Amino acid sequence: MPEPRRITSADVARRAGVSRATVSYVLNATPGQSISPATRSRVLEAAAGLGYAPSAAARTLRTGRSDVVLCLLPDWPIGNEVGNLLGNLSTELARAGLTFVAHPGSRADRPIAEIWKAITPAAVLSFSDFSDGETEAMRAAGVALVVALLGRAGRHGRELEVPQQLIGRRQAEHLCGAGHRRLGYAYPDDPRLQIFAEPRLSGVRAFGEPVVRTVPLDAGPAADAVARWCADGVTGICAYNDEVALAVLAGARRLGPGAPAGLAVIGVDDIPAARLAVPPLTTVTTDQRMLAVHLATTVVAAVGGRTGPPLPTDDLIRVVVRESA
Amino acid sequence: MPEPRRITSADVARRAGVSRATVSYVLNATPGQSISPATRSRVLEAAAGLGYAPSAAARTLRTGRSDVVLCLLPDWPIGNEVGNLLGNLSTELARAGLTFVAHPGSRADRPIAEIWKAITPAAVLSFSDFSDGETEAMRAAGVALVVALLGRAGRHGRELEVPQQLIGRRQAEHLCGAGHRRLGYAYPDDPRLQIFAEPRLSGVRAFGEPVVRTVPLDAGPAADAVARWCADGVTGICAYNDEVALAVLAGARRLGPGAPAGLAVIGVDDIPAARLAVPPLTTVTTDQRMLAVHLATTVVAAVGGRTGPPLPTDDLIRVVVRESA
DNA sequence: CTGTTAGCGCGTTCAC
DNA sequence: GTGAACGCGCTAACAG
Repeated sequence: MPEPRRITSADVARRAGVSRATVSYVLNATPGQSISPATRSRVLEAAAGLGYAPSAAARTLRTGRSDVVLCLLPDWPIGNEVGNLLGNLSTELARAGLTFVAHPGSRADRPIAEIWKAITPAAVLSFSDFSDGETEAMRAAGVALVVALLGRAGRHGRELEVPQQLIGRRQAEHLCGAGHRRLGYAYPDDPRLQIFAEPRLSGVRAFGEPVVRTVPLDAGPAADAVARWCADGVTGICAYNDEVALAVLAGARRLGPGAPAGLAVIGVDDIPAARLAVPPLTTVTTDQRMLAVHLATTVVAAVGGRTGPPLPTDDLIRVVVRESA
Repeated sequence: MPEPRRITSADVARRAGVSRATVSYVLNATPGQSISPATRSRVLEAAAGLGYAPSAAARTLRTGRSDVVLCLLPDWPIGNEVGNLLGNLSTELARAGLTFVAHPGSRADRPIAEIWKAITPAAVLSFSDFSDGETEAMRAAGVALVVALLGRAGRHGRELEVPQQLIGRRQAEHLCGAGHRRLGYAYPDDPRLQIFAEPRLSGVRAFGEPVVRTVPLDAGPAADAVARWCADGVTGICAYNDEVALAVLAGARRLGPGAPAGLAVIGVDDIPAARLAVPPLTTVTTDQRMLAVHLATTVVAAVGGRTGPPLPTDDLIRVVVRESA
């Protein structure tokens, strides 16, 4: 088989009877270059005719930056909602000509630098924080945007904080609105989730100090926790997420029909299992689509050297009312 | 700020007092080149001292292939298990010096060619099938391995079929072993899942033709389905996955304590909500770790121009027995 | 053996 | 609108 040579800009130039420089100018619509409409269309035609596609590698080598946006995934289990967010983000970035990819796997496996050096991304997103050294290294390497989706607000002045506090606030607001005075907070068992759990809990605190208890994803231990909450006079539980909420529900059930009659539970995420729970779970959801659009806008702006708009926090988070609260 | 110039192999060469070629030979341990231990260590030292890291872009440009393995995610919602698989895969590939990234988002957003052209991957994995044209284009572009994790077996002779049939088989086996004679199959509502559902269903068929019914993730419609199954004399249900199983359970519950007393239900995936369900859900899980190791081995082999070992199917799929079946 | 020279891969961009 | 150099690593051909 006759090794099917790549089509390069030189081929296009030859076919159009111009120089490679001209091809580049036309195809990139380089500002400050005047190319006659005639030449212009000859080039365009030649490129289309040959099925020319520029080499991403060569372009990256030259410009020092690819059109890939890299997202570093956290090492804790990602669920449906995150998957959803990534999908939307990908779609939005594609609209701007950027290719979105995600890298799963903990930093433990491989130093984070190895990852972005292999990609030469235009921007890097991460769920957890970067160290200052890492941020600096990436910036120096020409990465336009480096943001943590979580982490201390305003750390680098460019955080894209998903307002986790708002989630907790909405939960507590709903429960208090339903007349609950003493709240409990069902904290996740997995320590890796702390980065999400803390801000959510602090949101709940805006409505009074809740009784915090760690609830494993297991009916037995969850029952203990529920029993103690009841003894504390707690009547409403804000759970870290739907799974923890499901555990609380399972725990209450195990206690028998006695105590937990009036126990209200509210989760986060609205996973499919939530509506199928016993009783159907009231929960709080984030509009992943809206969030994705905002993230994409910010990334695109940053890659272009500009600053994005602030996150519109209204309407972003909604309560889905079902029977558990 | 004095633009922090990149460190190149030329810098290393200068510092070590050798040519760039020598640097390359030493750093890549190029076979068939004999470099004296003295020179060798001088180069290594210089490289380390300068913190030299080769430019991935330049290397990709030259060799026509990066060390990135691209995985095209399906457009249907990915859950925890897939996330898990990707994480494990990433870890395993890292061990071989390959960088794993996933691209979410449907092919509708952007032709698949745009994606891999932006990455120049060493290998491409996909959940759904590639068209012959796509496969051919990638091969021609130098992508070493192109596989579909699903799709018609043996299509390109290199499928990495996750044995979905085996999953259905295990489900039916468990139910039949418990004495159930007439089985039902709870088919997912989302048409995008068909690619997974069909092989699973065919696995169930090995134990007799089940009564197939589509079950939406909603208690109401699910109750209808359950009622009709009961009327058919069905006593055991194999569900497409845990979520659908949860819906079946919710449907049965809605029917009241009458009919579904002896209805057995078995899911797939063992999501966290499964053990918290009412009753706790019996389900079938795949050893994602083992699967990841196998996929990684195959990819590494293919990138090296070799062929990987066959998938060990024993022990890969296990039944997690709880109370629902 | 040891190591060097030189040119390629391909798009971008400055100076004429 | 063009020529030429550049970004950076790889490797065939070649000299000591």
